[in-house]
Amino acid sequence: MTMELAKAYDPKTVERPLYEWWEKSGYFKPENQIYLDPNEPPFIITIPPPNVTGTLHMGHALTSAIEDLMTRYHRMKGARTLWVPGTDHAGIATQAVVERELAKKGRNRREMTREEFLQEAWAWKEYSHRIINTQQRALGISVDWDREAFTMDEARSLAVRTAFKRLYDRGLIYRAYRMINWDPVQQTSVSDLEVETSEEGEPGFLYYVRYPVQTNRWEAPQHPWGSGRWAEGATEWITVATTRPETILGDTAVMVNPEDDRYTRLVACHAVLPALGRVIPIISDPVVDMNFGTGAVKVTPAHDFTDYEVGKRHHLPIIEVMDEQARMNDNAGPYAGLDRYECRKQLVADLEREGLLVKTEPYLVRLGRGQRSGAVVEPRLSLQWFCDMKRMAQMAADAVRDGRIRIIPERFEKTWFQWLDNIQDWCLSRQLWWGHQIPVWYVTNADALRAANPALGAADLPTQYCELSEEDAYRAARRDWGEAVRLEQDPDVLDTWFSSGLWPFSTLGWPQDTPDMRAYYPTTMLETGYDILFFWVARMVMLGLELTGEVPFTHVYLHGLIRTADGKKMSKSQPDKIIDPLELIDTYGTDAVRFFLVTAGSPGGDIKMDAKRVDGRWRSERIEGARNFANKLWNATRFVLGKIGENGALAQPDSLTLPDRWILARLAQTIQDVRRLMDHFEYGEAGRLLYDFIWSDYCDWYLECSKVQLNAPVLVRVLESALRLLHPFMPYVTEALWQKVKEAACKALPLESFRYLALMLAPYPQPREFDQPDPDAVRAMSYIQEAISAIRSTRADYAVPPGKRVQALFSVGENSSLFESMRGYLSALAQADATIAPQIEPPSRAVSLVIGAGTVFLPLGDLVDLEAERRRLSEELAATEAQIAKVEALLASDFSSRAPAHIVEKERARLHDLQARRLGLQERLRALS
RNA sequence: GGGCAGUUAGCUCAGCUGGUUAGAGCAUCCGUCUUACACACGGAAGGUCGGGGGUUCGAGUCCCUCACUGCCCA
Repeated sequence: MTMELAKAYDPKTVERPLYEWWEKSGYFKPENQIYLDPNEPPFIITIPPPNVTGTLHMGHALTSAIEDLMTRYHRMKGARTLWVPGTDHAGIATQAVVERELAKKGRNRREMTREEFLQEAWAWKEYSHRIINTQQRALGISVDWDREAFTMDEARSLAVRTAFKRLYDRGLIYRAYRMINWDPVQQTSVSDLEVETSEEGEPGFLYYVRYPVQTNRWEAPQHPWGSGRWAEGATEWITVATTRPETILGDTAVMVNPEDDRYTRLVACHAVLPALGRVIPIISDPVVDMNFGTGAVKVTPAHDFTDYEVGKRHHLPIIEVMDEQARMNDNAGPYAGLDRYECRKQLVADLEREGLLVKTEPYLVRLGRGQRSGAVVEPRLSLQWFCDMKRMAQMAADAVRDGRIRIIPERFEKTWFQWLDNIQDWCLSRQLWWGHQIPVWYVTNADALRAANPALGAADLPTQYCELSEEDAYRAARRDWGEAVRLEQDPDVLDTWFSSGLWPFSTLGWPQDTPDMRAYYPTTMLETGYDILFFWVARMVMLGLELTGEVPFTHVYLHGLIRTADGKKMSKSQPDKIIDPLELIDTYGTDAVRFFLVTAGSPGGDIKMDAKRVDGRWRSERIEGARNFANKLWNATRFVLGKIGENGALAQPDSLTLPDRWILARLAQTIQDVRRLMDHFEYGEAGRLLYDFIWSDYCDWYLECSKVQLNAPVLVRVLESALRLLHPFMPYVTEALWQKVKEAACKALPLESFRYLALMLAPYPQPREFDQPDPDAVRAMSYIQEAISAIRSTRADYAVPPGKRVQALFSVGENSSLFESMRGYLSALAQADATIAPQIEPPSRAVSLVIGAGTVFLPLGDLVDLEAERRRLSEELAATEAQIAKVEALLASDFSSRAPAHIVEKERARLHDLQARRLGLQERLRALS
């Protein structure tokens, strides 16, 4: 006898032991799959490695739910299936977290050595990694843990150095002095993608400042800055508008549009820069927007991207006025040493005193902020490593264009091309400590060596070596420079996305020629949020094509973002609005959370969490619904188990009953639909379909029918199939229940799938496991359902007490035998004692239910208000006649000739039904009047 | 400025290649502890699918346009 199941499903007692069993048994490993279908191509997927910055959030839970769904589905379909897990060192983000942790203890990275800091960072990594692993296991992901990777472990480090070197040797990586985005808080370069500009701008001011123009009468200030008389005597002025007055100190020109008549006479004159007295030219260039401000703008080549380009075009001097912390440097004259905003304040005050501030007006300033630090980013000139992306971008675009990579949903292709077609070189170097140190070594004693050896001096020897290791670098350098050469490695690290860009192949062992690389590359699926399409997906494709010569994966599935109840992006939201998936799992169970996440929306669509805090806990009505579904399944199984006899005996009638045939047909249809939807990546739709099948068809109807006439083999088979169908969506509860069902029923019912030790290894249901679609059964059953529903509805309308039986006279013509065979069901499900005949003379006081071509009379005696009954029937008749008129008009129109035959046929049949219905209603009304 | 989504019942969202009777969950209302489930059961009410125009025998579904919301890129 099977063990008793608890009255309600309690995920806590089920989940952890199951996961441990799966994992310990090696069921997540591709090598251990038993059921394999030679026609199924392998399914390989690498996890988007979570950052070791802390813990997982709802976005990760969504990722896990979808990827595990895909993985389990393909595994059950018999595809060789590998899902590789891992984590990402997340350079800048993790370093920021570690620095924040240090600050709590009153420590600062700058007082530590690099080694000491790295030790702290590794400790943090271990801590975070452990939490993440626990969370992932709780989520139930079926990854092969033996293949777990970390972007900074040894194998991945080798991959990074190798990739860098190959690109370097191909001339795609170079070092240059360029204007880049600089985060003055983290004091590192950041890439374009890591700068976020607020759409509407941030409140600030537009400052109108006038610069005196040199004339014959006034050439230079006669009084010191700050005296209030600095510009005394000047007669000509040019007024510029700026949101960043502190950069005035770095101006090397004033610029107007050549078409601008207001300034024509001033072009080629010189202005005198406030505060510093520097004489700067007034130039003209068509880039100037005549409608902005005064039409005259200042040019600061050292601190602005467009001004830098202007400066190059016009050969202007480049004067930096800020240091790496965005403090004013010595070039800022009297303002040297001030923070940029402090400088702004003082300079504006001084401009005002000197009468140079024309006006200030409120202005929304579009500021770029560092994604991680939130600091206002400064355009800054510095020496950085760059990667030339042109060719790779072209290859990546082509791969999607010619279908080697498919992006789902398709609409993201447009974004893909748009970005790749406008690709900029990628700034690879970061002034951080946590990350992959750039594998380039510089010769530090070149001058001394040249001095000591004139032969060396004459030769044009390299002073930098890109190699896989320091030994290699020394070996190469010594060949050129001799034994005395001294090398120093570039202190910078690589952008973290450089290592994640290698992920699909570095995890399989690249650059080594490993068995995994041979067996599993290219991978099948890359599943992630659409917000990192450029950051990550595009870079993997580019680097994959460049380094391995193949696309790294053939499919990209992009899911939406998790949003808070007010529609904000959860990852960017207030900490108190961020939901810990483990807390929800604790409340509702993993299956519920996962089912919710997968069925909540449509592919690529965002998911708004309906979660509210109640008594300090997150509550979600929608997850509650999914939890209820798991419980429904649990209890349905309890019912089924109760119908299995002591020795696994399965009671059954001599032949299939109508409900049996119906549920088998519905199951076959559901299997077909679910598989089709899953194969088209419509996971939400597939999940909802299963929900309806299990809850409505199986539980509400078939189980109830089983109480009338039991067919235990069918009851068990349909449940067993439903569990297999649902397993990728709700792995825990389905596995737990399947084990019970198998244990109880396997002796009497030797199902093929029962040969497998675990549900997760069993074959996904095939339509051919069941009889062909049985349209007659479906039609007959829905007729019966309609009759039962109509009777129930009438009972409720007339407030017949639920326990009280009613008489029901079925005047159903040729369907008499059908109803006769269903007498028992009518009795149980409608609480009705049926009298069935082809033609029945209705009693005087009865409610008439016209169903299809038949009529059901409920002689409710005094309960029946004949007047109301007449009214109801008249209304129904009117509605029916209106529909008939519509269909008749339709059939009389071009529709008949132009619409496909089967559609026309459908309408004809419908008209036929409506006419029968009209006849029934008319007869009843006549009888009543 | 360019691009992409969204606008469907009170709320949250489905609705695949156009087929005429638009679905679900929650909430609401009525009734039930019916021997698997009150995390439940039975029943009811509720929308003409943002506005306008067009294509079509037929449009929530395709096209154009407008409005609003959100996102991405510059």
